[in-house]
Amino acid sequence: MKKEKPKLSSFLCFALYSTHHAMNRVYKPLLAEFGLTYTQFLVLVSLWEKDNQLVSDIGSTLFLESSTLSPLIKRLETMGYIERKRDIEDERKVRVKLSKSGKKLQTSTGCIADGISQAAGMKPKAVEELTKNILSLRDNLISHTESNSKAS
Amino acid sequence: MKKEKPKLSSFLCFALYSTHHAMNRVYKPLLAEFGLTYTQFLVLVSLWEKDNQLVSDIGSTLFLESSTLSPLIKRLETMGYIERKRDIEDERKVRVKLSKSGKKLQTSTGCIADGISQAAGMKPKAVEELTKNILSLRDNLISHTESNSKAS
DNA sequence: TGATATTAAGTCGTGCACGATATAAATATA
DNA sequence: TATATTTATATCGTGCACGACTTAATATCA
Repeated sequence: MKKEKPKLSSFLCFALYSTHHAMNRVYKPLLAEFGLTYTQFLVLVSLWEKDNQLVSDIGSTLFLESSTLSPLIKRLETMGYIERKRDIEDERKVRVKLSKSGKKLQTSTGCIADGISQAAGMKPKAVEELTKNILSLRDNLISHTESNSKAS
Repeated sequence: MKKEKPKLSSFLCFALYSTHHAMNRVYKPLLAEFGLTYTQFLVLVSLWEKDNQLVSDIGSTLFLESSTLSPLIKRLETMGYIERKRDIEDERKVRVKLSKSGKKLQTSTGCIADGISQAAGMKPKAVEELTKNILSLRDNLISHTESNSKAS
């Protein structure tokens, strides 16, 4: 008798999907001034946190494959924000370092975060709480896919 | 004295970004059995909720442009899940209708939602709460971009 | 009526992110 | 020393999402 009818708007996955897009649409014009995409920006953020990382380090921070990062990092190099250099000890490794202009970019993009949190229209406490909950969901999903791929 | 150093993991936007990807990685193999991408699946979900919609209706539900939907819907038509037909009264409009196999797909994909909620590893109540919070963030972001584009 | 504007969908070209696969170097093994 | 395996990165092909433009139907109004 009871008809199962989960509304699209009640899908957690769709909430994530559409909100991710909405966030991107806020970021896009702000980052466009620096010629950056959102993912490129993330790579820079991770380098601002810790410079001179391997491609694989950045990948594990951002959950991205080298197939995604390699061309992306190359674009950042072309733009002059970073430099790539083979590791001397192990030449398979490529170290990614911020250039001068890449370091300067941190201050010039500093205002972006303010713009975002303004657009989010949430209290800092609520942002913190929501972030925490989303991250815990992510960790669940990841541990699930990992345990599944091992099982197969 | 105080050094501003917002960690990447504390970025709400990065939480969204990476969790969206994690979610996609769970969905992908499940939907691959039916030859569907996640976005194609969303179009079908919206049609299961309400059949015989215009392309623009689907777009406003999913927050997607017709330039994104047109080729996507055409693929769904090629796969035989939906049918496209010009509106009789206004021939500019295209109505999208589920085919028989498209309707059947609703039951066969029914188990996917279970797989997802299992992967999410959260109590229904917590899922509901989190979804609500994410959606309210999305609405804030959207109203912000809209008011901005009006202003310019 | 005819000129113009608006609306709906589609086309085209661009760039991103991804998985699968390849390359190339380092390391292990025989 | 020759071969195989592992590891780090890069390449390739696909689909998504977008903006700019086109086509076609309808609406408005001088």
